[in-house]
Parts: sequence; C-alpha cells; structure tokens
Amino acid sequence: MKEGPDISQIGALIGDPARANMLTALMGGKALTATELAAAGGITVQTASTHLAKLEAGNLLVQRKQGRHRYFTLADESVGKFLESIMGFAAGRGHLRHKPGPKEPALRKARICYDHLAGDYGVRMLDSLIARGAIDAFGDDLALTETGESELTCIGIDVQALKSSRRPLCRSCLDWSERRAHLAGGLGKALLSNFLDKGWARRTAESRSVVFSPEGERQFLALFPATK
Amino acid sequence: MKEGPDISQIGALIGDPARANMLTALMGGKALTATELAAAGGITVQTASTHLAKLEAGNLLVQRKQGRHRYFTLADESVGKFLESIMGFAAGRGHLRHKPGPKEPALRKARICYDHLAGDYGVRMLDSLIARGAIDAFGDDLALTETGESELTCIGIDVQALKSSRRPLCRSCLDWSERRAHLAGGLGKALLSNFLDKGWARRTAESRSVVFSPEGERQFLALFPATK
DNA sequence: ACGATGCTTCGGTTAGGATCGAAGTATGAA
DNA sequence: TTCATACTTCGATCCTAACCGAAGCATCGT
Repeated sequence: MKEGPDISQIGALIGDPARANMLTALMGGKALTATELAAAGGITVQTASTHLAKLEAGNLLVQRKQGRHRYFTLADESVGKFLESIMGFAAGRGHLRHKPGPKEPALRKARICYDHLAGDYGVRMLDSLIARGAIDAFGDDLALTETGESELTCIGIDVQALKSSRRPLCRSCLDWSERRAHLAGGLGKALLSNFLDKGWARRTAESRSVVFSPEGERQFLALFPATK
Repeated sequence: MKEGPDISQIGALIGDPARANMLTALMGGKALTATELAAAGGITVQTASTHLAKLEAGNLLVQRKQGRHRYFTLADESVGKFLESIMGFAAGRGHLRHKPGPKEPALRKARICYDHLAGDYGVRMLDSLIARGAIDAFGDDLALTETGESELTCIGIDVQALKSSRRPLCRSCLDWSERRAHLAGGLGKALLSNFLDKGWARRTAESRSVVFSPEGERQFLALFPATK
C-alpha cells in the first residue's frame, strides 16, 4: 500500500497560498528577507516567520543570516526545478501579485555596508577582481591570490598589515539591492578607505550612500571594468 | 510584478495524505475504482468520494463510468510527470513514508511510471539506447535516430504509427529511485507494452512494480546491455 | 548606553476541511 | 420486483493550522 516517497508533506508545504507566493517570489533566484517575503505572501512578519521555519524544516529553503537580516533562498536548483514543473501544469489559473522593489537609486548604486562598499559598484568591484584572477572564489569563500596581492599593493593597499590582522581578509557579503555578493572583510574596508582617501568618493551626511566624483568614477570604472 | 500561475491549489490537492496516496496508487497507470482508491488512501469510500471529486475538479484526474463502477486515472501524462518530479525531490530529502521494506527492492528494480518503464531497468534501457546510437540526447531532449527507428521496428514497435501520433515520441522522465532519466513518451509506452505483450514481464496487482520472468529478464538484459 | 530595526516566539482565536455515519441515487443481478 | 453493489450527498463532529497582537531576542546605528 505504501510505496515510494511521501509527496504529501511537500504538497502541504506548497499548498498554503502564503507559502506558495513566497516560494514563487524566490523563483527569481534572488535572496529575499523575511520581511520582503511576508509582503510577498500578503501576511504579517510573525506569520511569515512560522511559514519560513516550516519551509526550511522541509528542506525547501535555506537561510543566510547577515546582520539583523535573514536572507532566504530556495534550497537548491532542484527545488526551483520541480516548482517549475508544477507551474507548468498549473498554467492558466494564476493569482498574480504586485511587489514594489527597493527605490533609492543612489543607495542602489553605491553605499556603505558597515565599513565597505556595497551596491552596484561593490558587486562590480568583486566581480572584476575575481574575473582578473586577483581573488579566487570557492562558493562563498574568497581568497586573495598572489597576483591580487601585488596589484592591490600597487594601488596603495597595505596588504601585509591586513594579513597580520585578526580580521579575515576577504569575506563575501550579500548585497541587499543587487542580491549578489560583494567584498567585505579587512580588504573590503581598506579598499573603501582607499577610495575615500584618494577623493574618488565621499560619504554623504544623511544617508549611507556613497557619492563618486566625476573623476573618481572614471578611475573606479577603469580600475574595475565590467565583467559580463 | 506579475508572477506565474498559482501552485498552491495543486499543492493543497497533493498535500493531503489520503489524496497523495491515491495519486501514488494511480501512478501505476491502471484505472482504479473509487473503492480501491479508498483502500489505497486508508479512508472510507464516502471520504474518498469527496477527495476524488476535488482531484477531478482540479484536473488531476479523469473518471470513466462503466456500469456501476467509476474508474479513475490520472488526467494525462503531464500529471504523472510532475508527480514523479516531486517524488524525485522527496526521495532525495528523506521525505520517505517508511523504512525500506520488502517491496522496495522490486520497485527500485522495475516499476510502472504512469505508462512506461521506470526504475533501474528503465534507466538501463535508456542508457543502452543512447549508448548504441538509437537515441540522441541533447540535455533533457531526446530524439530517435534512423538507426534506432529501424532497430525498434525490428523488435516489433510500430514506429511509424507513433510518429504520426500527437504525443511526443521521446521524452525524458526523472526517476525518483535512480535519480537519472528514463524514457517516457509514446515510445516509452510502446516499449513497455511490447515487453508485456511478449510475456517478458507482468504488472502486479497491488503494486506499481513490474516483475520479469526469468526468460524475459534474460532477453531484456541482452537487448539492453549495461553501458559503462 | 540607547533607541530603532528585523525577526522569532507565545498565546488565544478562528476558519477550513477531513472525517465518518446515515441516507440517497444509480446500476446490475436474481 | 426485489435485493445487492457501487458510489454520492448530507449532516455533524472534530482537529489542525493559519492568523495576528504582544512580547522577547538579536543586531545595527548613533
């Protein structure tokens, strides 16, 4: 009578409209916070919290804690795959949602994340460093290469001092606007300081946004070319 | 922002254990009566009746009235396909209903997946067909080659008739026990029918497993030699 | 140190639906 | 006709889980 795997548990997880909407929101592949997912599900954060705990217990989601945020993503590609197969079947009776994204263009472009550069420019910088072989990426782990060490020393970063510090040199930090990793750790801090010292950019008084000067922007973009 | 179709209704239908068990029973491809499905779900017939009405309203099942019986089957191939994809995920996540019992090995070896052969033998068959050049694989897309067409015609498959059918000839279907693809589509169905007609194997009454006769097994293994 | 923010946990309410006994309908058999 | 079988519908019970307010915990920013 009882054969094979139990699909009812998974069905039940998907079967709640709030959870289904949250999962659908995560189908985009981007990490979302609990608050954002609550909005996606049309429920309060406390209700969303219990839903997210259940989804995580069912191995449909994983969470990544960062500061006071919890970023949720689908557990892996296989989750998205079978969700898509259900969507393929369910096509036709869609219940559609509206979800506004973050605004603040300046913040999205470049801002402070604790002590390092975040936003579009922060992500671009890390991508560029990886592409040129200055940093090796193993999943979420980052490591400065010898090439990278000499390059960064040339632009005025005291890599030796950073290496002897207790603080990890390279850490990846999930970007809330780009939803991709940017560079944190001692090196991330040093790079931002470097830009500020050179006058390429300055912090604004009221916001966490970072404003580049025209010349500084030119230099920054030249130093970290788009990867694609 | 518009998102995809509503998967929660489908999830809710699958989410009830009784309904999930009935659907799993129907994965065997055979039409079952309401009473049989009640037994499969471990519930009374009146409860099963309401469940079956819901599943039918959700387009997961169709029924055929015959005398005083109502025979239920999965609505079409696509239902079996996405159910199998959920099973594949559930099997990999430990969402098992019970510890592997005596019937498990038989199921893993060879079973019905809606209307075609699945399990170790199903995977072996597809692997073998690909290895000998009878089927070309481009990722998940499969195509019968001219070589394959003549070979299969020789063993008694009416390939021409299948090609003129609306149903796709070759489809890959992910196997929940092997976690690899086996052959579905019109050709998958025709091959299984061919084996059953020849008496190489027979379906069991209560389970989805397919039992090969000693001689049938010998022929099958010779026809589809292990690859690797 | 302090408040603000993001999230979780607790507690109590409520609604939906799964369940089955009993009664009703349809079909087949004697 | 009469009974038996297969299934559905009705009615009532009961239980789960979804929900949110309030309070608690953790972290950030100042």
